[in-house]
Amino acid sequence: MPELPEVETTKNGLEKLLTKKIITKVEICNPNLRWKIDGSIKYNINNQTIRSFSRRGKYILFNLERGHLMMHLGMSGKINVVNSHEPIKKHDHFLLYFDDQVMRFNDPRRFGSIFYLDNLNHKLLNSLGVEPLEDSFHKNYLFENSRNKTQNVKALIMDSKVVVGVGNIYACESLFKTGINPKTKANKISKQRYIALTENIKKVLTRAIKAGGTTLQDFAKVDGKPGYFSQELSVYGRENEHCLNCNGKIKRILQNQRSTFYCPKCQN
DNA sequence: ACACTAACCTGCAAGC
DNA sequence: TGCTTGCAGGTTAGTG
Repeated sequence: MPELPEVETTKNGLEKLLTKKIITKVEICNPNLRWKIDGSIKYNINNQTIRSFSRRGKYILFNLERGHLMMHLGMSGKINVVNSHEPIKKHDHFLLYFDDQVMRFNDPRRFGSIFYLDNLNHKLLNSLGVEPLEDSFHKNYLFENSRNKTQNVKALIMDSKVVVGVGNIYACESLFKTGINPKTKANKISKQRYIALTENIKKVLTRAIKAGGTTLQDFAKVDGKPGYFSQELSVYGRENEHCLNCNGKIKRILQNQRSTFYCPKCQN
């Protein structure tokens, strides 16, 4: 479900509601996520104040007085903050209690993950590439990092070791905006086109964050309301519909076991 | 070092 | 009304 804009939206919501709050109780309903939640997490975070929130790639970081709580939403994860008396829902796996509120981590497919970290030197974080909205994702970055790559360009921009946060939706959308065919080999694309692609990735992600993310089936912000970027999608999920640019047919193909949506006429 | 696959899960919609 | 199939926002470990 969540790509960078959805994670950013979630993080911003948590920031508003839970900064400076004290964790008074931790409840693990089902520890079996992508990786099993370590039971010692309770001991490590209970009674701690949340100093701040941050994001690295698609990981949300709860920065505590001592250490960090790190969460990934996987494909279907979402976080809700509600009053303590609200009944628990199906797939609520991890609950953090505060004064009068509860934060609930809900994830039907359980591809998400939750860790406690003493410090940020963790292999899952260390292997991440640059942040797409920071200056480190500069105009020549993709060109420089693609010269020896024979994989397709879509796989390149979705590779979190290269650049984080670009998932299936926004990869399709940025390639459409740039007029690049997703099947093109990464090392066959010119510097100029990569400069344009980089700009479009930044633009698409920024727009999506402003819209509160993309709600397809079940993404919701911390307050339970949907994001509105789905109204702005040009190709994703629009197989056989008309291209907004040339009126041709949008095609769906499979690349690396993921659906790719593109316009064969506009993207060459 | 790189490229590609399988695997981890549940839920939903479409087709028969 | 089922049953089966395919697909869904991610990412790692393993293989060649």
